[in-house]
Amino acid sequence: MNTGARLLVVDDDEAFGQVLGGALEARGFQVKVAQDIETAIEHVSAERPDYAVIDLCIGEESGLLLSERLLAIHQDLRILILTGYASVATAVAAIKLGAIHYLSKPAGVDEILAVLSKESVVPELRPGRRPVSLKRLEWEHLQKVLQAHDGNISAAARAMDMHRRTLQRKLRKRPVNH
Amino acid sequence: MNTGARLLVVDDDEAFGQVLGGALEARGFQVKVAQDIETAIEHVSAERPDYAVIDLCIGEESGLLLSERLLAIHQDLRILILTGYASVATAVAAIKLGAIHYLSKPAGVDEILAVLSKESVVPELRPGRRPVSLKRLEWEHLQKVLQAHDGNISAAARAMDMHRRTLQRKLRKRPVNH
DNA sequence: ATACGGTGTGACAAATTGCCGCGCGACACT
DNA sequence: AGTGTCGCGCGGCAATTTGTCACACCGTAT
Repeated sequence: MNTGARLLVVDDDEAFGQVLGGALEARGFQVKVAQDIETAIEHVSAERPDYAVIDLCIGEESGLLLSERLLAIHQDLRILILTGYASVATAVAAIKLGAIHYLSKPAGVDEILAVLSKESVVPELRPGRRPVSLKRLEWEHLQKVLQAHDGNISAAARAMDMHRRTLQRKLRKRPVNH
Repeated sequence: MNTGARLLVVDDDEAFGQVLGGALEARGFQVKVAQDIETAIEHVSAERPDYAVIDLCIGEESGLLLSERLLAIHQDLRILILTGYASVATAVAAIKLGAIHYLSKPAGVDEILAVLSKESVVPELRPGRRPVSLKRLEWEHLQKVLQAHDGNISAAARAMDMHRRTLQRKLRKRPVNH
């Protein structure tokens, strides 16, 4: 099916990137793995691949920014955001930006493939209605405010009346998935 | 001033809907509040309002389904999804569907207005707003969950995935008003 | 060049938490 | 009465998380 669809994987974690790239290659994609923004942009400019799986575990902001820049270069690039630091706020931002989907780690290769192969999926989702854990709430709020301040950590920290240092530390932690 | 942009609020919780509706009305919107899907659809068909603020969990049905139907009726309806049970998955689905934004409760009227005004059409409606301090957010959530569990501290603590002891200690503290 | 603001880091004391246990009182069941 | 379960409040202590201060690096605007 995907005989030679070209795909770019962007991941700062070498090991993970290679594994993911290899897995996708095994499924018939022509894969290129980039570990930094410059390489990614160059590759998209020169090769204009069909897909891009972007995974910047650290720095949601740079991931979104990268997506934006890539889309500016190549309108039809189908971007899938993959992150270990998922939040509603960044998910919304990513999709509005034009990404075709947003997955939170850990996501298997199968899941990624499912998304890539489908054109546009809007599954029937029933909103779960369990009270959010406190930590989750905090994480989401952090992300929301951060987004509202264009990713400016200092500004967000001031707005929430907390120390920049503390915000930085909180952002480095992974969101709990309950 | 926005001279009567028309807005539909859909929420099955009467109290919340009224409060939100009232607040938005006070900001110059022409508001209609619907508590069920049929009413919402009828209103959109007949009035073709400019905006819709939809609670994701309306009774049994998913707000996503409703959004889809409303958009089918009125292409240009600007939908804002608002939910107390936010999840990345539903957020992604909502935006892909065509909603202009997705907010998780607790979201103040200010936040909603900020989103609406960003979506142009409604010119600058607010000068000052402040992004809730983290501590306050925490306090309010604590109280809400506690209420939901009839003041049962142990149960609330379990629900929020935190230790009872910690909850007790947090509750002993004053309702920080900054 | 210099100043300024944002960001990343290290270090360390102060505060908060996670987690243990104990005793009390309220109910429900046998 | 005896026994179990559950929720509540408190003490204590180690582990973690803050609040702060300090310093360095980078762009950008002056």
